[in-house]
Amino acid sequence: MRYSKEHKAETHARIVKKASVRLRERGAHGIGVADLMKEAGLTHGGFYAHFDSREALVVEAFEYAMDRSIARWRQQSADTTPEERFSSIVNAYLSPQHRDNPGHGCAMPALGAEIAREGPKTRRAFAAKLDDMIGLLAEQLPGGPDRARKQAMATLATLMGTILMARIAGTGEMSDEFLKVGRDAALAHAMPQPATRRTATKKAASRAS
Amino acid sequence: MRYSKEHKAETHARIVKKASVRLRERGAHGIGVADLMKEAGLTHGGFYAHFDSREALVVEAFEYAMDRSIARWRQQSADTTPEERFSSIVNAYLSPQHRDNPGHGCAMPALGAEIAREGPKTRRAFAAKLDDMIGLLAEQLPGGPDRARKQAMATLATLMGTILMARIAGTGEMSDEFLKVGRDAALAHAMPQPATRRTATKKAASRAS
DNA sequence: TGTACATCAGTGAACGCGCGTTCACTGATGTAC
DNA sequence: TGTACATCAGTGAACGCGCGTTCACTGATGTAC
Repeated sequence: MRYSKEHKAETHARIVKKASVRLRERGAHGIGVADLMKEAGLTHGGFYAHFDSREALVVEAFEYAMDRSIARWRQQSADTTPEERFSSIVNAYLSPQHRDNPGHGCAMPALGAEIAREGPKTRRAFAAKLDDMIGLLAEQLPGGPDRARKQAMATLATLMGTILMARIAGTGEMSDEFLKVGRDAALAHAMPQPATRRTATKKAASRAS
Repeated sequence: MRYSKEHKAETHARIVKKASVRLRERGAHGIGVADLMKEAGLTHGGFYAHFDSREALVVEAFEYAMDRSIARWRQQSADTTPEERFSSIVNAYLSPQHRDNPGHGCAMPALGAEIAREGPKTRRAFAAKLDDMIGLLAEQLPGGPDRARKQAMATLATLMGTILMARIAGTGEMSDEFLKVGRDAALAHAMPQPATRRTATKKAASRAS
């Protein structure tokens, strides 16, 4: 062999990684085989030594992006005290940095609509990863597992919807406002007692800004 | 002229209408000029008598879809008593019918990510329409205009995020669960008193199902 | 009222570019002897 | 230890299809006289 054993796997991973960034930045139709290989420092002809088709790469890159998002959340949880975990995830998710860097951010708001258009098989694979995210978030929420799961689902929807809206709004005042109200709404989900919700939400919001 | 004065405008409108459905169903890259003209009962060559380019049609169809969504909300408001307006909008938005018919539904969850990738000019046009939606929803919410606006923004993010998640999840149990928790979370935004929020939310949720 | 001409939405063949895919080839390294 | 051969990731030219766009043409109707 021309290259060491790990070489092919490394090249493969490099292509997938680059693709997952471009995918989130430009969508499933925004990446071309030739451009992608060039970015990975290769020529387009070698592509088919790694993937059956362009479509196969897209699916792999989709999955990689999701796995990275989940891994990041886990890491963030491990790096934070239990009390701060939920708010730290929410604040990082609804930060201007995340809004402005879709290429390295969560795959759901960037690619969710395109995933929803895929066939049942692909969609199921993503629903499974979505389920992982729900579980991870539910762990940080008060109440029984059933209530925590429901709150986690509502929070996820709010987080992803907020980032989507904030990106449409751009980077102006309205966009920042979306991030802010999204944070408030999401953090309210973590409050166990409705009676204390109002003040607790305000405290959490001021910590976030 | 071969055709009456209104004829061209009617044809133009028919193409835009068909395109806006296909756009929401398949995304901005999912529609071809030839297919589209065929659906409108024409041949592809005539396309350029109506539009400067494929891109120009896409923008027009985007806008048409947004305008229709807003018009539908207005109509729904007009058809409902003031007390029921908010919940009627939320329940219609987070219904299985809406989830399963993206082609005739809200443009934001279907095309938001693609709009976010457009240039500032296009994005501003959509942000303006988003602002209309916020205003319309805020009218149905309690509290001062500032608080109502913030709640409307949070609600919109939750609605759109929920539909997106529900579509990824497909049509199974998890998808229905998303719609349900999304409704609960959105309806909670309409409750003026935090202290009464819990019971009020439950009442609203049972009304929705 | 009738006739000649102008208009222009729509037709369908053709063009050409981009892009996914194929393929014969390269050349460095691993393996067999 | 050295030599011949096999392997295979990567190269770059070429292919071919789809699709956006162009263009010469049609033919029904409006307008001018």
